Amino acid sequence: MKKRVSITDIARALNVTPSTVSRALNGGHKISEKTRKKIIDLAAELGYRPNPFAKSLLYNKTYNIGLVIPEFTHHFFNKVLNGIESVTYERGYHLIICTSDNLYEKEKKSCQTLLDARVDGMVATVANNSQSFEHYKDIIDAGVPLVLIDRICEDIETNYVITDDFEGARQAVEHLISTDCRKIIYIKGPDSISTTFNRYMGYVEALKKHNIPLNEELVLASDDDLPKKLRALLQEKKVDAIFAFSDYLAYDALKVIREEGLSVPEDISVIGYADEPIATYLSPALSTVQQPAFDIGRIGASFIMDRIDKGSSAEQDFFTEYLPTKLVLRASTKKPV
Amino acid sequence: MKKRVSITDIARALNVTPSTVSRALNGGHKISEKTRKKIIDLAAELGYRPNPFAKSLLYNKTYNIGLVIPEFTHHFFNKVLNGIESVTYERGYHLIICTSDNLYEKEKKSCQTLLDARVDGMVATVANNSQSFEHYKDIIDAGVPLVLIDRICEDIETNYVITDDFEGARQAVEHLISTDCRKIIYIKGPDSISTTFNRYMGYVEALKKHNIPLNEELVLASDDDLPKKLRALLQEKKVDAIFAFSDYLAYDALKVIREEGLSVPEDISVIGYADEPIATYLSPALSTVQQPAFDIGRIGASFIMDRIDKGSSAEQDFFTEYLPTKLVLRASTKKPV
DNA sequence: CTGTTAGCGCATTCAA
DNA sequence: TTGAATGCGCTAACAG
Repeated sequence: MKKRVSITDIARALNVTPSTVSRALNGGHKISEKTRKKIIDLAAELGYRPNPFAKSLLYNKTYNIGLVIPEFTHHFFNKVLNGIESVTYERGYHLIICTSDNLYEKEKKSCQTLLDARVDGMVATVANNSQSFEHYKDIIDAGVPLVLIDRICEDIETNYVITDDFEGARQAVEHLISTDCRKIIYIKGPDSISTTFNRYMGYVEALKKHNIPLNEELVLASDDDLPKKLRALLQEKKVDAIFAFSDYLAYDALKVIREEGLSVPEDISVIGYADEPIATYLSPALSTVQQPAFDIGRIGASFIMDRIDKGSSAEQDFFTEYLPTKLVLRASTKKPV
Repeated sequence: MKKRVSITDIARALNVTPSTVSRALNGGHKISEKTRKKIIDLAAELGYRPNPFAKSLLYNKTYNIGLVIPEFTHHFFNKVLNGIESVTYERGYHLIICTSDNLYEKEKKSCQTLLDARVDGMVATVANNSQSFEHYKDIIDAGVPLVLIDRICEDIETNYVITDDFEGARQAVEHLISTDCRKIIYIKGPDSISTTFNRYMGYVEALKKHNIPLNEELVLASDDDLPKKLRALLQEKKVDAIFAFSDYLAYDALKVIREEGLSVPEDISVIGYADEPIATYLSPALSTVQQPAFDIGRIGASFIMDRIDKGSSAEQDFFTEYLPTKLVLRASTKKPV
């Protein structure tokens, strides 16, 4: 087992002082070529690696970025993570991960943990059912740069990187309309997050634009009653398309449709959301709204590191970056007329 | 923006020395109730949080665990991550993540990064195409506890937590045999990783046990030629079942089978591996070998933390823990006769 | 019971 | 060009 060698070890071995070694290693020019070389060589030979705590202690900087993310069962968040990791890796930052499991208590504790760990910055997605946001305000109060991704939270004034859910939904529904669908169901997501609302607004907007009256009966919650309600609507022939908050909900709808002996897309068109891997593998393959998940992560993390590197520039304008979605058409929707 | 308060700040405010504050805060008993209370109260009021670098510097301990993982596109690794995070969180360790993208260079650099960051321990899965393993040996040499998960690497002597691929494959193939299949294809995974080999051995064993001669023609590599070769075998009626290294490969097979106008499971039975989310969503739903991914992560990380907490106990026996798999039968296989 | 001293590893003064 | 001294925040050993 190799002992870890410090600057002092090198100094002792070479009969110089630690400060000389430090200078040699840090490229300062106030040192003779001869001793510099001696030091560099020995450092390399002994495999010297600076102790990060010592530096952190000195500079109050860790090169750690904290990440609080709800879960990893949705592929979406994996791609976000991927995007984050790709840039933190490049720029020499480390990524410390906490998952909130969409639980308020765990989210709160994760924020505290990351704060205690003195991360230089944080990337987070607020949990589904968090109602209080003091823990995020603590982060901002502590002067730690924070960027929230995917979901907007009105109560937290900071930077956001999100996808344009409104536009994504609007385009999806408009596409359904362009294929002659008029009786379009929207299956909602969890009530507490902004994406649910924004996609709903996109749905409403598309209908409005084409003078289709909004029928609240066609807006379904994604609870246990969903199959029953959906079945009823199908039987009453009140439906010719379904726009779902997620690909998984779209699948649930697909199942009911199949059980009712109806065909997709001939009788009912279906569009999901997120382009999860399952969308490709379903039969029929699911049309869906693709989100730039990787970019969300990449941009969010880059932003944080920029802000860290340049030092939080006094009066900061908080902005929200909207990333465009892309409608991916597969076999669950009809071709436009 | 709140200033971070140190032990010295508290000491000054209360006209005591930093050591007294330290003692009060750390529950030492050599202190009067009165000053203790004074200190604790002020610390709470000011929101004092110990500086972790100072402690790390002192104790050479970070409470950081490093994770090197190939990728997150397979759900398997997400569940592993989930398992790891669930226990590190509980025990107050932080998780620093690096992905190798299955690239040797990136894997190597990630190991170095984690070593430089002075993590207390490491969990890793070796990349697909790493041929040299010095970077892992460096970790062991540095005295950092290391556990490798999912894949065995003969060249690295350390602890392993893996699933019993041999048994998983054997059971799957035996099940196919029990449903009267005899001409069973095995679609291989990447050549360089242990799981590919072990599943192959399980396949071989199952055939042997039932006196079915091994036909090398039925062992296919998962390269670009796969569809073509598979198609040929199907057309020659040389196949009645397929056991695939992954659910994704099983899907590829399913597609070819469908294109050939054959039915699953009537004409051909198919079993995948890993129980990825898509398995449930395919039509027909895919029978597969479920791996205890969450447990792999949980057990691997727990082991590392145990070893850290108790201090690496001198002469360590390196063991390999095999976790059992579970055959999940869905609609892509026939019922046993 | 509390204060003093010292040191973890490093970089940055200020002196020589 | 190099050395000595100092301090980042904390704790442990030793005095008192």
